[in-house]
Amino acid sequence: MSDSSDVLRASIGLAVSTVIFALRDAEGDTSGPAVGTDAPATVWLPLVRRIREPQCGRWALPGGMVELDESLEGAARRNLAETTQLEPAYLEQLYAFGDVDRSPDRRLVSIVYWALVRPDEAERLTLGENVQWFPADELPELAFDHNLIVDYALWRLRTKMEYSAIAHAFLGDEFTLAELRGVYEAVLQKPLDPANFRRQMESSGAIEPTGGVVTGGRHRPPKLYRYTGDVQLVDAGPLTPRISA
Amino acid sequence: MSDSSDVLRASIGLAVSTVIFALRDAEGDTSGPAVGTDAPATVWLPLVRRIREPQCGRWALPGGMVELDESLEGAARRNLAETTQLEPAYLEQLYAFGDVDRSPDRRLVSIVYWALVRPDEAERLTLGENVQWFPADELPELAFDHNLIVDYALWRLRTKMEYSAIAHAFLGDEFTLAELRGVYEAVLQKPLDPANFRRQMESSGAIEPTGGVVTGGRHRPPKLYRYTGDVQLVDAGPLTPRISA
DNA sequence: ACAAAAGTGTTGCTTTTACACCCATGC
DNA sequence: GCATGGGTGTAAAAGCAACACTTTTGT
Repeated sequence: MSDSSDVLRASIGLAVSTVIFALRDAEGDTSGPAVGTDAPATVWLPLVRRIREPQCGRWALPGGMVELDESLEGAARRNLAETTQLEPAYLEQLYAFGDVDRSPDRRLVSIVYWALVRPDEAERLTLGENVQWFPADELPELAFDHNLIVDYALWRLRTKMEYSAIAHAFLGDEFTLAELRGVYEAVLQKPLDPANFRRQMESSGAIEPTGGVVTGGRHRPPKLYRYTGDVQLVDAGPLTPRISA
Repeated sequence: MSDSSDVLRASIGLAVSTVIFALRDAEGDTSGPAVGTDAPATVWLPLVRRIREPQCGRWALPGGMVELDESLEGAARRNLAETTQLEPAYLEQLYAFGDVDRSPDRRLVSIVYWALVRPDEAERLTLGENVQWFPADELPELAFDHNLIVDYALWRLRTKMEYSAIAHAFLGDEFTLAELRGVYEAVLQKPLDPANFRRQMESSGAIEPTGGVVTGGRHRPPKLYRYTGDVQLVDAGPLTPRISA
């Protein structure tokens, strides 16, 4: 037993972690339509408090070790489900972090994923003493190199938002253009011209009208749209990221 | 001994591999100015033949196991130097491949890097029965999932060439605009308008004239340029890739 | 009627693209 | 001179950004 433990310590541990993004209003409420209402939505992420050494007590990204019989993405999904009950609509590999001194205890390499969840999906997260939502750009000091990891994931989210069609991973199957624009504005942190935004989206071929409208607002009823799925070309390499809508 | 071997087999092996790109003319000659001459340059990469099971005899990417006391990038550089004598000007992480069945023997996760080398640097590769250059888009069937990996690396190279300043990693410190354009044409596999290319480069702020010219050609002597290094902003995230020119 | 957001039109500016043309050198 | 690539000019086309204006609902 001590022998096998020594050998294990002499090998490199392989873990996965995931940066999960969701949009919530400034107060942190995901209930109701989180985007498109008055309060401007912002990017939040859930963190878990470490309950053992090292770095016990600090907030950290959800994650865990990779089992022998599961893929890297499979490990990410399993750990996500176990620690946060979340099953994200979008999940993509971010980067492998493996500096020698990034974990004080044993040598650890973490394959980090990043995920987007819809507001209704985000509701599944059972909050508690050790699980909380945090605004993405005002985080406390996290465990290990997790601050750097979140910064990088945020950069990737904002960069990719500008040239690909990942925004719909924050929304339901049907959405108005105002809601879609709200996603872009929340992530990019700047207002967008509604008229120009509409034309860009319509001419991109990424969305199509469903035929339905939303009544009930004290204004003209907006049309509903859905994603066509013709836009994978833009951001997919030979690895074909899975946008399992 | 058999005990520790069993425990090791029960853990996940961590390896690094690297896709190395260089430009060579159609016949595969890197001597002389590989770009800017008559023959259109194309993308080549060096492969090594596996000399042990599994997949013995097949061509594969250079790589090896990660040692306990070295970083991932350090492991990539060490393996590169050991198996190919190459010290690339540009080296960046590509992706972590970790499917359960990607290696028939033991469970193996490979952190793959991609690298760019200059023609003169590429000369250092000592060719032999088990080390050869191959044109990037007509490869034989490689070991493991290495065909998929090369395809992805090629896609990243071509994508990144369009919005960042990595082209100079294929060139020396000083270069003419025709040579630089030759790099773009070789990688993107399409001719570019010399006049417009010049203006785009000059207005980008990425290059500046050295003052020197190249005499000897049977035409007007072209000016020499160098990279300014002001363009890291474009492609760097919080991870600050090292373009150690 | 009025407020509010949906949706359309128009204009000016910047960027891209295509291609004509002049410049400097070796032979 | 003439061939060859280096380098400049220019104009049409396309894309982008700003903003005025019309439409349709709830109250």
